[in-house]
Amino acid sequence: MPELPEVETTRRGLLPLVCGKRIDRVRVRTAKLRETLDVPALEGLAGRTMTAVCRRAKYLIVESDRSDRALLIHLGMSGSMRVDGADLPPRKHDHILLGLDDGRELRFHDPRRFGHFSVIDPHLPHRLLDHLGVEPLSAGFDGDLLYRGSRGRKRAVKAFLMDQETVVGVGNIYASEALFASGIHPGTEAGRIGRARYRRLAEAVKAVLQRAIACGGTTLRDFVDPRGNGGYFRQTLQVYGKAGRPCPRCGGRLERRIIGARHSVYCPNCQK
DNA sequence: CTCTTAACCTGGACGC
DNA sequence: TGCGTCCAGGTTAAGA
Repeated sequence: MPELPEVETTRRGLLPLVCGKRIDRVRVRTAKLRETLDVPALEGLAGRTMTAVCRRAKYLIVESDRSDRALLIHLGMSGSMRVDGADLPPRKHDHILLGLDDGRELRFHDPRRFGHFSVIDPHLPHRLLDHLGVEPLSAGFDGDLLYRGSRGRKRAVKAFLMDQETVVGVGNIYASEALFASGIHPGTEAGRIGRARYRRLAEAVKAVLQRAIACGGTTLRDFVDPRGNGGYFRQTLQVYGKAGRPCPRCGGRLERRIIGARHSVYCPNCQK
């Protein structure tokens, strides 16, 4: 599920539910995520009050009243965060429960267990964060950044867009949508695309991410916000998941191909 | 270095 | 109803 708009939706949902709340109890029901959890470190969060919820790329960072201890969370493919009443029994795949001082629980739910959940010092460099590129909704992101970052690159532009090294937050759904909106074929060699087209692509990335955030993200299966609601951007998708159906612009047949190890849907007529 | 591929997991959809 | 197969929003380690 979770690309930037879903992570941002989660961040905004968590903000009023956890800020100022103290963590009273920590319960780890499943320690085996993609990376095994450091249970003692997580239990050490008991007594901390959460002070802020930030986002970097597709990561959430929950800061606490001890400035050297924050939660670093990634939702992987199927993760979500919810705040439920502690009396409500946890569901299958609710792997981590943080009991709050208001009688509720912050729950990390992740059927496929590709997510990440750890305690970090947010002031220190971190191996999961230090290679990340520019935030797409920041002033530092534009077509020139994509143009410069892609010189000499032979890989497909879609793989380049999704690799998190130049720009972050764009995954398979929004890469497909932004490339369609800017008329660029996802398989085009990244280094052979000119400035003008990268400017269009950067504008399309910003627009699609902003519209998706406004809709609360895209729910395909697992994603819900911290109150348990799905996002409704799915209804707005132009090409993702629509192979074989007519192109919304020219009416031709949308094609599907594996590009950069991921399925890509595009219009062979509108995207060159 | 750059790029591609396999692997990590579960569950839902589909075909027989 | 059941079973096998394929597929999925991400990331990274290993190999070419």
